[in-house]
Amino acid sequence: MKTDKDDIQTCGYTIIHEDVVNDVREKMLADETIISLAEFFKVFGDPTRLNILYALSISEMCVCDLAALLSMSQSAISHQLKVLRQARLIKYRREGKVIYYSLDDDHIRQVFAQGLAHVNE
Amino acid sequence: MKTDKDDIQTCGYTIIHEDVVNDVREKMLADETIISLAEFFKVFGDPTRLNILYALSISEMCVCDLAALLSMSQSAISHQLKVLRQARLIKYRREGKVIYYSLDDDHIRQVFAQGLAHVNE
DNA sequence: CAATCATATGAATATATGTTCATATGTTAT
DNA sequence: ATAACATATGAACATATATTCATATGATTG
Repeated sequence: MKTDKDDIQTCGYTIIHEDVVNDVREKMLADETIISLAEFFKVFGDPTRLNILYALSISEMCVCDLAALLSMSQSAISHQLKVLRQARLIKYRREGKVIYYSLDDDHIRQVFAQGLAHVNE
Repeated sequence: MKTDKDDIQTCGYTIIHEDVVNDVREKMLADETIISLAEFFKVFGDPTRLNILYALSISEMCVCDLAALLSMSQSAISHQLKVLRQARLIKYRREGKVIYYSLDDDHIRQVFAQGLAHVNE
């Protein structure tokens, strides 16, 4: 016959430290928050996007320049710029046919720097 | 006939601002660095791993507790813990059959906090 | 308005990745 | 040793994602 302890098992395994789990459960972040956070970091999790962000942290640039700089197709760059735009990490201004992209705010530089600090340690 | 400017094109499109591109090119990070950085951020780019990291920032926990807390299989948690271990974001200690996981250092909390600040703004 | 240039985008493809399932490993207790 | 438990892991599968290709859009110039 099942005991009370068995009833709180969730994954087919008995919870070993029920008090800890209950305590932590109360403090966990909302699913929505976690998902937003994951999406935010995911944007930084690609070499092409990091290169673009780093380049734009030095100077604003147009799509064609970025493509040349990174030796990639205009289309590939454009697709990634869309991702960065949707994540509100970059902004742009139009000047005739040319569109100049730049970082949305200095906040991005800080995230970048913090990541670099970890990688270089 | 082609001009000199056409020769420096890389992606089939002419570089518009050669001076800017050359300047930025000198300052770009090494490929290796960018790849490490992308891998670092990629680890944060998954809701399950974020939940685990956040839970461990509150208290050390064993695999079974984490599985119960997140209503996920022991296997799924274990696989993700492996990713977090390889990224050196968590450490563990053994006590009999139970293995307790915890954050590797406070640095992780800072990255987490910075991401949260961006998401909540 | 026709041609050209800079950029954007949809579809297709190849690769990466998260979870499940089954099973293995390592530890403890009987 | 054997059983039971906590965790780890390899293979399979389903989904996500980065790039390419072809083409569309929007702006300028002749």
